[in-house]
Amino acid sequence: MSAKGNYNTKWREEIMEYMKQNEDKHLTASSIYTHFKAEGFKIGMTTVYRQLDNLVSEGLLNKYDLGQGNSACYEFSSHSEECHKNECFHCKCEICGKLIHLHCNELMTIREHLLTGHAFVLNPFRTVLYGVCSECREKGLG
Amino acid sequence: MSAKGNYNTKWREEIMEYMKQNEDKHLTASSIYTHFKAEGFKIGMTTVYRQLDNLVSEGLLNKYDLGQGNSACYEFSSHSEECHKNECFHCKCEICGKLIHLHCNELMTIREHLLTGHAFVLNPFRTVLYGVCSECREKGLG
DNA sequence: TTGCGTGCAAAGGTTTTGCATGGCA
DNA sequence: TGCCATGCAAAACCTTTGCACGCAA
Repeated sequence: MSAKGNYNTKWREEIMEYMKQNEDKHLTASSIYTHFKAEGFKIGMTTVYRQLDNLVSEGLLNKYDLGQGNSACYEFSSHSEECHKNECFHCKCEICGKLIHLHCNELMTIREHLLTGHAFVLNPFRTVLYGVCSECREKGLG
Repeated sequence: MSAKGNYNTKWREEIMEYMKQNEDKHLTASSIYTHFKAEGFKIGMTTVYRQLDNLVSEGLLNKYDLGQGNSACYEFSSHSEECHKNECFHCKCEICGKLIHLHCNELMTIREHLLTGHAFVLNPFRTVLYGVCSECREKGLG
């Protein structure tokens, strides 16, 4: 039993529910907070961050760090749990924000190479490959 | 002629010189600021940020955004041309925060594979491979 | 002279922490 | 009951902005 996030509290449920309703969408802590406030709920920003962190730790949500000046994004994906176990990779399009889940053996060799060649244990759950997807490139946006 | 960064001012020269002395190293604005202060120079944080931004805009430095909680890193590289051709990767240790700069052919095949196999144009400036470095792993921290 | 460069202070935005209270098990 | 969860306020952190003065061209 881990010491955190094991209580089935109201906010754990509410936030998870809201994330599921927004499957595959990327929501910021702030937007989640605003949503509940707009619904008339009494919730603190702190709680949003702490619950999101818990859920990310448990592999129920994915977190994407978008760099300074931008809020981090959180996402529920039906792939989330799967990804947590299967060690898949994620590509995120910098233009349209689309998240691409890759279950590709060829990419899995990256992990092995980083380990054997560079003694680096990759964390595929946190690592996001940023770039431009084919659709945006065809539109000339990339 | 661009309107910014075209004056050959003291700090433009000093900062560029310092970056060249630290070729291929990843320095934060804060560490650069601290360096000059330690040398007894009178410089403002603002100036560091503004000059770094200028130099990045001109392509003389590379900037790496490592996400919230981490300062952005700036780097001078004589093979910045190489980097601009997307031929380098960055690994960041989640434990000690160390940034590792990789120029490894085997990793370059990832880029190729993402492009040909997934029609995804990787942006290595933004992409950071997270994990645990060998030193932290040996310490049992990972 | 013109207008960017500089430094200080203050603001901006995101995320974390301290602390007392509330709630789950 | 024991311990985590919550909410508020405040802090921490990185970065940007406003403003007056300084300096390059």
